[in-house]
Amino acid sequence: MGPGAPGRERPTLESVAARAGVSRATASRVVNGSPTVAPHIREAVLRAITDLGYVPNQAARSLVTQRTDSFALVLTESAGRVFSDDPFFPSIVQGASQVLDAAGKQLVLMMVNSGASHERVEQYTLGGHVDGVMVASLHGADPLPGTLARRNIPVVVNGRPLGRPTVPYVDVDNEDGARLAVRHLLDTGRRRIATIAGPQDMVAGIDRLNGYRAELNDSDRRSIIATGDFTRESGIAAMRQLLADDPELDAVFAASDLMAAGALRALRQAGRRVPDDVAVIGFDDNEIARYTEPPLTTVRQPIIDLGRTMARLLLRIVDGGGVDPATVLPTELVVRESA
Amino acid sequence: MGPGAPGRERPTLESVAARAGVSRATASRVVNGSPTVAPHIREAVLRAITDLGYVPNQAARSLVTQRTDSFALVLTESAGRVFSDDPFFPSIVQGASQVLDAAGKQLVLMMVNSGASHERVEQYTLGGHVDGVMVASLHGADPLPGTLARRNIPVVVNGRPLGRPTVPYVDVDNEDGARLAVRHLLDTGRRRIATIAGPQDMVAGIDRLNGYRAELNDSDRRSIIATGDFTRESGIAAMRQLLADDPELDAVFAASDLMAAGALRALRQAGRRVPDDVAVIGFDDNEIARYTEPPLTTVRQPIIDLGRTMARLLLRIVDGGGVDPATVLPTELVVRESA
DNA sequence: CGCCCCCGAGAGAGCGTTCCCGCAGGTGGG
DNA sequence: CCCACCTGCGGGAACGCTCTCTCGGGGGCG
Repeated sequence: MGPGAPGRERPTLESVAARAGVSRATASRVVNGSPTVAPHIREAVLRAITDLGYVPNQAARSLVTQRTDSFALVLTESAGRVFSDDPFFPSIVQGASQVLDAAGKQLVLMMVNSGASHERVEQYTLGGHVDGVMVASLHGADPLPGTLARRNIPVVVNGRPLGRPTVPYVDVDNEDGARLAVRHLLDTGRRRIATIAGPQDMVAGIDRLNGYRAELNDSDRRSIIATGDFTRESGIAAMRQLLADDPELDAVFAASDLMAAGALRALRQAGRRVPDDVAVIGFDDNEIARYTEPPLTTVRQPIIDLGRTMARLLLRIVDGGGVDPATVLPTELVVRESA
Repeated sequence: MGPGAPGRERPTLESVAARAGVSRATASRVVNGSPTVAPHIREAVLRAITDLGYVPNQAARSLVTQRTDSFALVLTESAGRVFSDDPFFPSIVQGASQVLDAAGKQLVLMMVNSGASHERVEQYTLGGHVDGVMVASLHGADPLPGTLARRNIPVVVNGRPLGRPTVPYVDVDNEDGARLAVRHLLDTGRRRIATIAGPQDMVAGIDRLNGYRAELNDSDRRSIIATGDFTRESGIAAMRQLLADDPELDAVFAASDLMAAGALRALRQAGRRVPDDVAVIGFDDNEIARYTEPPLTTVRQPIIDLGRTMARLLLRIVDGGGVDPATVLPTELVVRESA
């Protein structure tokens, strides 16, 4: 759209004012709903606006107001993974979108893939494109939140950071979720309960393993641990290893539904029946949990709610309100057929 | 961030220029990489920039340049559905993101849920927030593309519109995909081939049914049709009806993987073995197609590529280049175990 | 040795909006 | 009946940047 672009010029507030026979200031008042405008003048301006098809220039507006009424949701994971099997990011998007929509704000979704895009996201968010930023990261070591906070840009992150928290965060109660799962297994008479843990450089992986350990400790049972990376394939491998380590195990708690699905497959291949021989519990309550054979008992984390909460916090910060440095949302056991 | 916000002021180009001992114009030249700046001056300015932590104010910049270097991807579907079982939207996002990333442009994702948000999207895109818009819609009757085109805002849509196309569109070859599926069934000796069609108010639904009919016609076979709405549940219902209509059928082509998954379930409940008694082919090549029992033979549509293509077209339009009014991407049969 | 050209840098005019003032006219109270 | 106050509108500056125009100076060529 260079200067030589075809078609008529975009109408400006000036032209609206001229057509309505008022000053630019008054036209602006009408656009922004100021009450101190006489009804007949308001009418005239509104008519001029529809006649010309006027739409305010956001750049000019935010140049002076210092606001954009839009908020970024930064997803720090390659786009490929962001929207793959795992509905984690999509659900956060959905939740944040709901809240911002209701508040008349715009959600701007950004993905960080490469190093280059990392820099561009920084430029974008620091460049005044948005009034605040939500950072949804799977790994805790992202420098972005700190950078933004240092520039006084409102920031909220998901997941307890690995180090000392520098910005408000929202997380689900991973540890309690794991405890719920293990307790259910114990309550239903399981004796040798193994776990397929998540990556131990991610808080979610760490906390879920801690919950598993804690609950087993409370009932004096031994832990049997293999580690995966949250994917289905890693679940298959981990399950095989667990079976090799302890052929007598009668239950397994996987730190993700995908790994649980992998475990189901490995168990079937090994000739074990689920839940008769081995009970399986997953974590996440993915879509996939309902379609496995048998359907997965799993720990549901309220991810949509997590997105909603992040957005709400952000709005409150922007409004100058104080917010808790940490918000933890409860998890819940969904009992299906696998345990 | 009102005027009373805490923390230091944002550095401006003016302050950078002052610190480097040059004029604002020269500082601007350095920021924008103009070649006509003496090396030692460039050095001084760059040093001032890092010292002050200067980041250009995008609003001010785009106010004068009339560009924002960002592009909107509008998803016209409720956020709930946008990121549900179906990876359609996620894949488009992924593809578009790749291309725009590479071009140094920013992707702005917007979702249209309610009528109110529809209006906000219009305001946003017309308000000069973006240089161009991709509209990804499942239904053909969206007024947004037309509105944008009328305002000379570059637009690309996905899917052939139901009416007369007014803006360039990108689609996958739904009809040919359906033909591929039916041909495969014929080639493997199936005689009575039914279909679970998609909604007939969506182009994808229409085209896939057309392909099915055309291919059957070519070999003088009768068509057996039930209709669903692309969901799993509707697939179950449609399959039951098909079995009632023609108990002798030996194959079914479903216009979506989810409906095919539903068909699998209905067939199992009816005591038919897949693929021994009845062959099943889906459409989409969803994630889910690999996890069904048995894994689905299906028609893969290159959705990521579709997203890429939309973005590429948009960039070309913005650059003033001409583009084809229609681009159709090929589909491909993925043979697994269900047929 | 002189002229012209070109390269590098500065001055200044906008871009479209908001918002602070200032002013006019009308209203109520003293 | 006059003055103070309030309500409603207009003028103008400012937001931070880009870009054109202009100008000065140095080097090359005649």
